[in-house]
Amino acid sequence: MKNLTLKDIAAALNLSITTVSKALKDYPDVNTNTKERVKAYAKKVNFTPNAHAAFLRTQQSKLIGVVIPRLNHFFFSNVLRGIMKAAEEEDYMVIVLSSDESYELEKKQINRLLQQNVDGILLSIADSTHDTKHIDAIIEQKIPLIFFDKYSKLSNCSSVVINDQKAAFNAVEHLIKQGKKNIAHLRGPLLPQNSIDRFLGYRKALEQYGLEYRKEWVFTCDQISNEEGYAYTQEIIEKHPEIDAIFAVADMPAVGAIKCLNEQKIVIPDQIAVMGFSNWRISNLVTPTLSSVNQPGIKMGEKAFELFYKEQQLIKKGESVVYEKIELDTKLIIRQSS
Amino acid sequence: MKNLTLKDIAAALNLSITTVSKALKDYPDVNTNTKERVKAYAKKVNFTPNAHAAFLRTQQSKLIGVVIPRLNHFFFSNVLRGIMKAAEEEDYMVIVLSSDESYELEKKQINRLLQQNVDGILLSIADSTHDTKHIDAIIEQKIPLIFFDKYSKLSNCSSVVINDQKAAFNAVEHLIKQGKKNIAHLRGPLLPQNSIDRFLGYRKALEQYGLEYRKEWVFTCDQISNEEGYAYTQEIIEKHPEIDAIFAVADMPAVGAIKCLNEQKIVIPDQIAVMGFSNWRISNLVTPTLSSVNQPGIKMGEKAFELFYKEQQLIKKGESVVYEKIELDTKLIIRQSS
DNA sequence: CTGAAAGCGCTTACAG
DNA sequence: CTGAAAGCGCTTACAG
Repeated sequence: MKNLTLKDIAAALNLSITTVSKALKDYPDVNTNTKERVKAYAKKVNFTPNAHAAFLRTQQSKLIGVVIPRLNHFFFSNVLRGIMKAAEEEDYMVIVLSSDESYELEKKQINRLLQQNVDGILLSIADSTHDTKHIDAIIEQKIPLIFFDKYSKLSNCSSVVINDQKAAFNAVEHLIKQGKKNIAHLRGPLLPQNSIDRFLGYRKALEQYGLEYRKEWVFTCDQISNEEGYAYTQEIIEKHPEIDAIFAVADMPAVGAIKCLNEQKIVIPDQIAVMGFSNWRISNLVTPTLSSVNQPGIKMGEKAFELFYKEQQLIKKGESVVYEKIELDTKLIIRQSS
Repeated sequence: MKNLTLKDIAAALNLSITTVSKALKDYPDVNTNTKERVKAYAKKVNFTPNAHAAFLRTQQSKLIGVVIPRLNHFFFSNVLRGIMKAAEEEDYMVIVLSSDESYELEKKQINRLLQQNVDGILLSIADSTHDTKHIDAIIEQKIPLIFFDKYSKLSNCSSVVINDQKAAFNAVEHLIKQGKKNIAHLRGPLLPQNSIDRFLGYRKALEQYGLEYRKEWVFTCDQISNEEGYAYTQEIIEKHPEIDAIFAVADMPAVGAIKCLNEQKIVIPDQIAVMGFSNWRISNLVTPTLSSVNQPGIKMGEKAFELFYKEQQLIKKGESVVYEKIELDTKLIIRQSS
């Protein structure tokens, strides 16, 4: 069964292609009867217009591209779900590409999307991305670009993010209010803005509550893995027995920390409290359950799509676009580990 | 900066559109010099052919569609990675859609993909899918369809799967060889084939080793959640103190079981051993670590794309397609819980 | 070796 | 209210 075309329908109903096309799109200048005949027939034969032919005229592909640093990542899966849900409502479909945290791959993927004529690109930049030429190329082509979660301060476009600094501040503040005074930080890599911001939130909380900041209590998890969390916690136990709480840049290192503490029979949270970040499913499954900061991934995805859609509408109408930066609220989830 | 077209290049180089097009595609009947001029210029101005216009002629969109039951799922994320990796090598891009385990949504998503003229569809069917009319519609349109992981026995097409029955058999056999005699099974929902097959593997292992099968030792986890695993384990402890091992249909219920056993101070694996299925990242993070069956998700994705690509090549050449069923090897991962 | 022309399937300005 | 025609940007059979 070949796909039907407007021509086939026109022939079957003894109408012109023009009229069939107009009828299907509810143009006001088509006889109501004709419209109904056409629509009924189209439905009967299950006609769907050829998207590519339509693109050639309308310049709209009804496709957006999403580039994320990692596919296999609870948070980004959630963002993707949000994007796909919002996209579906406007009859958009989503091409998903992963940069694997690589700058080169990110560049390549963006080029592929541009070549496919997607109507917009939603991007969370890779940790290793250090310049923005490839990003500026999108903006030059007047294709809406929306950042989510990890963004570049250098590019002029809309974004939907969380306030990492504030979220980290709140998390550390909670530890302090639990009576903790010597708080270590398992930080993320040095480059990404959100890892920097979480670190800054940590420092700010210490400062505001009159606690001393000590460089040697900060450990860099380049892979943000549980192995790193495990190893650094081992080091903490051996070399820094005064430490009574650990704030991790993400849940994975925090889970590693819990594992190490459990094995060493150190009581959580009484001796050492642990706080994660991102509220992965796993935080609720470890023993003791892990306190964390919830990032609204699904909502972030929905908002990102909505921003894209709004921009596109403005561009279509020829109106000027005002870039927005949406900051979503995070929420402290207190569990047994703190 | 508008996108350039063949026309622009032809004008700039004083050639015809035909020649430019041929030169870029390395047609043999174009002067080598001309070819080089064209290619150099195209590169300079960063020309990329319009994919939609090309489709209208070639009927190839260089797009495939993937429909998975759940996006936020470690195993399917891995499959997706495999698909995307293999697709990238053939310059394909992937439209990802989720059926959310809903039959209706699955139907809808497939229709959307068909409308977008994807070159092929890779599908893992929803638990609630009970008929295959929507699937047959794909096959009728002569678009390659490949099943992965969850398939329908009723449809005639290629698939890449694991042998759930055998994998479950091996897992239970291992428990038996550890000296366990009264093995409970936390099974999945009644409909999906892989949940049935894992149950059958469980029964077969009991049978083969002369252990009695007892209906009341089988518990159905409709959500395949850790909460169900937790609750059923509670029930096992209270009502079936003779049980000395639990084989779960997936890691989530197994993790719930571990949590319950930990809380009740039941020693794992000495008093009760636990075996999961799928080898999620989490199985390595709980205490004790969870034994499980590794499903080669990435490889499954790669194979699924390769099957699609092979079929497409055959169709293009007008040769007849022979459907294949690829069965990938699983691997028993023994950790502390067994 | 080069190029004019048809056609893929749509949309839409225009004529009647 | 209906329809002929142009054109979106390609590819390719055909002519020269």
